[in-house]
Amino acid sequence: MPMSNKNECLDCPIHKTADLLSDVWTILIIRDLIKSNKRFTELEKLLEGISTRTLTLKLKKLVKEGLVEKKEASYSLTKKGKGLNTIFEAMNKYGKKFV
Amino acid sequence: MPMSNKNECLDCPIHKTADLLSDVWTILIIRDLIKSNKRFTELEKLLEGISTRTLTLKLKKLVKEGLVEKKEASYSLTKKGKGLNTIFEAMNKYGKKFV
DNA sequence: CAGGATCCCGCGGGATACTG
DNA sequence: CAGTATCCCGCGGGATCCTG
Repeated sequence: MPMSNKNECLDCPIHKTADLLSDVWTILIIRDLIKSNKRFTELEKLLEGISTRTLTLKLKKLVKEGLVEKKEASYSLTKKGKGLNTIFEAMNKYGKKFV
Repeated sequence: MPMSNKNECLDCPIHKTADLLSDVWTILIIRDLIKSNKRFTELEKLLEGISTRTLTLKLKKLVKEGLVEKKEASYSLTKKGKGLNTIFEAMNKYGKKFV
């Protein structure tokens, strides 16, 4: 079944994923949470230069989207968040090879 | 050899890749160029809502970074650009499965 | 420690009009 | 067609101070 480019764009999996990873801070937060759960201040130290305001906002957005969950002041990836693993592995390999 | 989080962050392949894919328009442009070379107006039609200014800027940035090349008014991915394929495949699978 | 509340600024990006 | 040139606005995000 042929699908028009228009429909493909409106309901595109890549588009939807891109919306989740729409900025660099978000990507770096997930990168750090992939390794292990972390607290607010730990993330703040790892992400040099991030403001408390931005970290708060990004974490809230991630929780709202269901990628991250918060348990007793500790942030961790949900299943949906862990599913991003393959993307991050691909990014890691790409960065080493091409950039 | 252990590596500190700081160094890991400063020279992180994921970080460098994230900088290349830093916004949604850029991701969508690459997504469309993966399928085939395209001209300015073709991209403009596919990327509904993009302004000529933004498309121009994004394409120039992509050319400067070496991900895209321009030949006789036709844009295509370079080897470095095609290397992103694995990332986009992962994003595609993720989007279908989780979003 | 883990944020919340304000203030403020730059720039990403749309709209529009023009050109080779 | 394939852009360039302005104008203009919103908001992403830093800095700073405050709170439970």
